[in-house]
Amino acid sequence: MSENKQQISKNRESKTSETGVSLKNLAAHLGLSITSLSLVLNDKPGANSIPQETKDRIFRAAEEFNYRPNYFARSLRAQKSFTLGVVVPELSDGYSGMVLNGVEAVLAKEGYFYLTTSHLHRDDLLKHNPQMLIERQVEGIIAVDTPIRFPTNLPVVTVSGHDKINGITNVVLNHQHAAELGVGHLFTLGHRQIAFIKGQDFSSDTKIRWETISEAALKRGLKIEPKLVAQLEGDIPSPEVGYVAMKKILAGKKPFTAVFAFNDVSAIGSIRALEESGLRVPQDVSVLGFDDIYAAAFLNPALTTIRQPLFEMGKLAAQTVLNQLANTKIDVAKIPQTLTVEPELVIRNSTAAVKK
Amino acid sequence: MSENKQQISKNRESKTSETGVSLKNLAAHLGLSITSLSLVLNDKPGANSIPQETKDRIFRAAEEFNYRPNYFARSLRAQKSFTLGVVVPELSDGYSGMVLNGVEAVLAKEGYFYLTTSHLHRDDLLKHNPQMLIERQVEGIIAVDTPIRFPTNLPVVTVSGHDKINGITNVVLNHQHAAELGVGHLFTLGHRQIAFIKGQDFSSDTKIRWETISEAALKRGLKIEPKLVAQLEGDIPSPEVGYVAMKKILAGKKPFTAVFAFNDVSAIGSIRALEESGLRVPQDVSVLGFDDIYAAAFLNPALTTIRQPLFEMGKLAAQTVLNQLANTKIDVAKIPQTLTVEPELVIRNSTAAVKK
DNA sequence: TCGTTTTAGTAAATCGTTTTAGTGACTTTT
DNA sequence: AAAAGTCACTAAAACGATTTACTAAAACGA
Repeated sequence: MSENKQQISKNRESKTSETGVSLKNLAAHLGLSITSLSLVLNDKPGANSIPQETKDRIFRAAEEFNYRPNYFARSLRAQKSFTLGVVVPELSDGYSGMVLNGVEAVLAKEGYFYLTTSHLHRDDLLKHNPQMLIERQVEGIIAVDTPIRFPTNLPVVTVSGHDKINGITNVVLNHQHAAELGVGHLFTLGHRQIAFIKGQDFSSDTKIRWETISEAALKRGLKIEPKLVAQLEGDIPSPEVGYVAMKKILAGKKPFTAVFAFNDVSAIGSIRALEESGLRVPQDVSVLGFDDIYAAAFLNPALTTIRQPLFEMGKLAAQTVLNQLANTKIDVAKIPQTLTVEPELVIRNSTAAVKK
Repeated sequence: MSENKQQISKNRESKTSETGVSLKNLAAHLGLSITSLSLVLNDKPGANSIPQETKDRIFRAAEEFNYRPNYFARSLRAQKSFTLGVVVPELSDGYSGMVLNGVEAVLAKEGYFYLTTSHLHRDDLLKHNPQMLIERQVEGIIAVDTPIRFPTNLPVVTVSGHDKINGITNVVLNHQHAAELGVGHLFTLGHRQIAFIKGQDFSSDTKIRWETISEAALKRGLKIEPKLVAQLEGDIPSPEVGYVAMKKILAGKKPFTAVFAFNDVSAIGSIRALEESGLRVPQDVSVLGFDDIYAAAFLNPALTTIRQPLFEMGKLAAQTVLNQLANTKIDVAKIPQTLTVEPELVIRNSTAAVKK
């Protein structure tokens, strides 16, 4: 057991111990005015006439007393919070987490932080949460897999959002390409009876994913059998929803040799349902996922999937918001509506050539 | 393609459009003083003498102009940020996400938000990130699976932290119980040669988990074979690290019939390594995980595991911080050092009775 | 030597609240 | 009729920075 005992002060009454020294204190100590300190510490033009010696005194004192400008005072004055808001469905499924990693990587460099809220697909929170963020004076909003249900003039960038709204940039996957990769892969392996699992209606990629897949199938002369299509239902981020969907398809008794799932999580559930009914993956049925979550490579069988570069998408979203903040007076008409990133087909062991 | 077009204002120069109306504006409009409005809107004792009629006028105007107190001004005055800081290793593995869901559930009710930072197990960020949070005036800190490397007088609560520091509360699993459940389960199934995968050194549960498991094994007369123990290495939250560890154990050529993995993610990697060398799970080797992540139920085979109530742990951590904030002048000596939550054994298909 | 420029600063306003300490005008008590 | 309340409010300080508009002295140029 670690006996890493550290001592901190006996009680917590002393608020000031945390807030530290103010510019006023420091100025009094140096016998200078607050103004001079501010000018020097922020390296403003007004400090030009102040001799280096005095500047050094100021810097030394700031260092010695570990002066940090008060965040609220500074933000109040500057009307700037150095904070973005991020709206996500919820955090535990790994999808949003990957995007947030990218967001944070970019923001940290610029001294920005972010507040997160989860809407859990609830209509009230979808409106309320962003409003709370705006009251908190966030300078911009990143919405991950989340529809925009709130008005604002702040910069807004979505990740996997598909609402066409003036002034809002959507960072999206090249879905045409993704569908081509996925359907093409299965087609090349000889599959002609393919089952599809559609996403939940609330998921912002559901529609476009389905449209592009339909097109890619049509192009190859595949027709989509309604009995081989099921939709995910329920908002828990668990493979269970995929399991239920696959059970439904199996109940249709229509033969098929491959499944293109909405995402990896539902692919995992599908595999379970298939194996329960005696079908082996990939010998009897090939399964293709989407996203490439960490576990995908280590499932049994390892999952073939379409990778979305979620980390990059998070970075791109954050960069886009920061760019807009840096440019004063942006013409909304010139904000790009869409930024596209490319998917990648990752072939593993859950797909195989169709049996003769 | 959704044609959900909405119109927002043509350009973004108008800062005020977002910040809204101030108390000053409102007071001028009503012909009253700022003081009166503040008193009435905050329902302070000073408003007792103000007639209901005037109060109603104020409320109506506030409603009409959608008045919201400026967050910075209020916080500057009150020296209160209504914000906590949360420090995590990183966000994409689902573990921290689950905890954050719990944290948010509690904070949202109280009008609190939280800022997140990831330290990526880097020593510099382990110090720097919490300091940044403190400069941002967070009122308390929740550290998830993260060692405390910074001094502060703020309330600090860890989730799965084991440093014994005065004034810091650790929300932890009952590890004795967890070890008993895990080792007991394998023992009951007849396993006597058990392999173990230890966590990475940076993971705060590694030590205690190992100690309690060793005890539980000893208690049953099992001796732990060094060749059957491997430690996770590398800080990516991927099953790959478990795969590598299991390869190492297999290379030792020492026979065993069960594996107790550090967590579900490494259990997944282990299963892959076992099956690659021709061992079937659970017929030849039983595999026991830890955490019960979402995917655990849907692996093939479905993973037997020890569930940690991460969502509850997040809630408990947040509640504990808020409690400390509500009580002024807390005696540090009276802050509980540990809050314990109970694990649960979830039996699925990756464990089975040992072959005769 | 007078006028201008440079040097070395500072006072005060401002951001938008909250809070303390009042101020007059009425009303009630004795 | 004077003293003591109550009623309906308000002025001003404070939180801690930034920024604009100054001042007073020294140095410089003609």
